Amino acid sequence: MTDFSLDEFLPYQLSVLSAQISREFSEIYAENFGLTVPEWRVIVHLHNAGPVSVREIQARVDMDKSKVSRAATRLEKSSHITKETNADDRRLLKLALTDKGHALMKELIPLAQKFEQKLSDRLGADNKVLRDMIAKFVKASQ
Amino acid sequence: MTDFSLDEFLPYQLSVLSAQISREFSEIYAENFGLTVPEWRVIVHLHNAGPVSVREIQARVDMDKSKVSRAATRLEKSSHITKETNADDRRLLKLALTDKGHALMKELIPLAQKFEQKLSDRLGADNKVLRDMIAKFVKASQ
DNA sequence: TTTATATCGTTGCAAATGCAACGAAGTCAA
DNA sequence: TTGACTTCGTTGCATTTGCAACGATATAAA
Repeated sequence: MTDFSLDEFLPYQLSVLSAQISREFSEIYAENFGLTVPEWRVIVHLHNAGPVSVREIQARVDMDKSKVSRAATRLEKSSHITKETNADDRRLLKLALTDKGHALMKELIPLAQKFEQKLSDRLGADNKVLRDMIAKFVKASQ
Repeated sequence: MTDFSLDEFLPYQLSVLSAQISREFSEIYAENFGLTVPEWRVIVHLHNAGPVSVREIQARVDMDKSKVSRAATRLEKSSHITKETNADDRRLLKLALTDKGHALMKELIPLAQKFEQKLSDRLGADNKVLRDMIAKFVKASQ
C-alpha cells in the first residue's frame, strides 16, 4: 500500500488555507456591507482602476465574465456602481463607482488593511518571504 | 483616495494560486479517472485511513458533510467504495474502498506524487519553507 | 420506562457556478 | 457595400454548493 497523506499535499494545503482565510475576511464585508466575494473583487478593482469594462475586470481579477457580469448587475441594483455603454466602442460597458460606492470603499478599505495587517502579524518575519514565493509561484504556474 | 491593490492582498493571492493549482491537478484525475475534487478527497482519505464514517471524513478533509455524503454516493455508484452501517453505532456509516477503488488509487497516487514533485521543483529551495509556513499559518488561523 | 437532548447521514431548496450559445457591435478584406 | 470573422456582455442550462431541516439512532436524566 502506497503511502500518501492528503495533509501534506500542497494543492490540498493551499486550498484549505485559502478557503479559511477567504471565509474569515468575507465575514467582514458580508456582515457589514452585504457583499459577496465577486462583488468585493469588482468594486475594489473599480476603486483602484477607475471606470473599466467587464472584460478588463475579468482579465485582472481572475473571474469568468459571467461572474463579473452578474456581480456588476447586483452592484448596479444596490446603487454602488453605474453601467454605461462606452461611446467609442459600443460593445464595451463602462462600469464606474457611484458616490455610494465610493463611500462604501472608504469604509471597507481600512477594514481590509486591518485584516491584512493581522495576517502579517501572524506570519511575523516570514511575511515578505511568503508573499514573494506566492508571486513567484503564480507566475511559474501560468 | 485610499490606495489598495487587490494584487497584493494576501487572501486574493492565495485564492488565485490555490484555484490555479487545484485546476491543474484536477485535470489529471478528471481526465484520467472522471473524479471530482470531493471524490478525490474522499477516496484518498479512505486509502490512508481505512474504513471510516462520513463524519470522520468531514472532520479531516475540510468538507461539509453533505458534500462528503454526495461524493460517497457517487463513488458507491461507480463501485469504488461500499457503504455499510456500523454495527456498533447504527447511526454511523462505514465507508470502505472496493478492489476497484484500491486499483484506482494504485494508479492515481503515483500521478499525485509526480505532480507534487513538479510543484517542489518549481519552488526549488523554497519548498520546505513554504510548507512549514502554510502549516504554521493554517494552525494559527484556526 | 419515558422523556429530553444530541449526533449521524441524507435530502430539499435557493443561490452560485462554469460553460456554451446568443445578439449586438466592431474590423477588415474582397 | 457586402460578407466573414472577432469580441463584448448577457443569458440559459445543468451542475454544484452551503445551509437548514429531517428521520433514525444513541445517550442520559427523570
